[in-house]
Amino acid sequence: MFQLSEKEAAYLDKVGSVINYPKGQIIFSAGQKSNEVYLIKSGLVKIYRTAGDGRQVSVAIRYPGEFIGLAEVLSDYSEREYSAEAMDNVSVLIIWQDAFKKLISDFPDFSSKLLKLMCDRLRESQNTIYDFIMNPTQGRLALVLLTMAERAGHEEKEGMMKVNLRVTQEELACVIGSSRQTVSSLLNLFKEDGSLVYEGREIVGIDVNQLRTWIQDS
Amino acid sequence: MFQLSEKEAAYLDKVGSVINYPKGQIIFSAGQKSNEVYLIKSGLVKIYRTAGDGRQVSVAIRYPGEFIGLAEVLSDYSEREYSAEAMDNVSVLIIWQDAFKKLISDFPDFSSKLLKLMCDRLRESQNTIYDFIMNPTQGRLALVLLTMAERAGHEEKEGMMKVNLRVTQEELACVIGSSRQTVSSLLNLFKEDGSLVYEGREIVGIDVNQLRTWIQDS
DNA sequence: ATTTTACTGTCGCAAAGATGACAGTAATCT
DNA sequence: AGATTACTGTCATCTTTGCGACAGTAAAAT
Repeated sequence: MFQLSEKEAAYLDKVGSVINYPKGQIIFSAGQKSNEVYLIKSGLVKIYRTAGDGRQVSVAIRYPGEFIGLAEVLSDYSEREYSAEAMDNVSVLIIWQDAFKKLISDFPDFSSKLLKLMCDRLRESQNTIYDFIMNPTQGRLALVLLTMAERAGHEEKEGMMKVNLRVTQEELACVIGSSRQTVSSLLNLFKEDGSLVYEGREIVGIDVNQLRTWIQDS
Repeated sequence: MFQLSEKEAAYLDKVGSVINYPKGQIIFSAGQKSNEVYLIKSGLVKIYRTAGDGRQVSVAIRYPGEFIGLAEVLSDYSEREYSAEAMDNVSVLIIWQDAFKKLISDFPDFSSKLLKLMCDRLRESQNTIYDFIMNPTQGRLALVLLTMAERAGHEEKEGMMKVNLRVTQEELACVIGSSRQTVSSLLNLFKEDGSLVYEGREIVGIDVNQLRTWIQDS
């Protein structure tokens, strides 16, 4: 996927500043002016919007190494469309618009890499739509957990991912468009059949193959 | 939204060739090599994938003036991820990869316009996810019809869009992830309350404000 | 260490919507 | 025009899942 070159990374480190957000802190809110982008150093970030009835709806989760707040800056859209919140203790590099645009113009490759990145995200997003239509709740939940395993974990042995996920059932429900209670039962099913390994309230292990059996088709 | 400059349009007309697809014809299929992009001159194009169980799932509908097959070419993804089918009699301009890439390198503005386009599409796609989570079936159906009114119709009087949509209930069901029967009842509700005006099996009028009352929140 | 808070488990009811069946109707074909 | 095909309307039934309620438990705060 997206990979910064050494020079690009060095430039970003130079012009950006590190900020830490504790779990639950809001990084930016929908409606705010968009003058900066962020590069996630560590932690998970939820991209969401709060509906009129107060319900939160997540449209994506971003992982270490990924940019957030990019779309608005690239398309000169002055206001944030979605909010971003730290799901963990999160460390980001904040880069102001001007510095970021300078990066685009100074590093010719970077711009085309960004274009590819947006294509990838579009594809990813379309796949999410596809999954929403094709999979009932358990499939969607399994898919989200699989993505978390892939992007925030590391393989321990064949098919067994070691992760450290303290994510509430409520949060998962917002991502898959379901209810807290349903997520609760499903997670227990997954736990019973060995797809998930818990330690207290933290998911520490994910058996990729086992979990995949809950997904329809594809 | 996306607007070609006169020079760009002229270039595309020169290097591209017009092809007509009758209703129902497949323009490209998932899994095929992706060596070309298309610019829709007229008609609606469904972007979809056929699931293992034979069910079709649409992730987007593209309208006149929009490109299709773009993401794969821009990100050098060699295979089509989704299929494209003419929902109407469709006329497209086909542009081969090389000519398209030449356009990108020869017209400096074009590339940044494409980047913005992909950002817009990402946003649109994320909004679709949001709508899926927030709205029950009737809301999703209303949203799709509204988009069709906006992009494929023209305003007749205040809030009343004149359209010519011959789209089957089955097709709508694939777009909103519902069943043919449910769409049938909903369309009748919409018709009864004046949101839609039919002529035979063709939707010819859409009352935007009335239809919007079916949508949750936002 | 105790209290408080936040999160989880589970149950029962209600609502939404999927599915199968079949009749009815518009559109198309010959 | 008549026949065929493709699409639509509607109903009865069955699943899924949402929601309220409340008890239980882990984690955090004091």
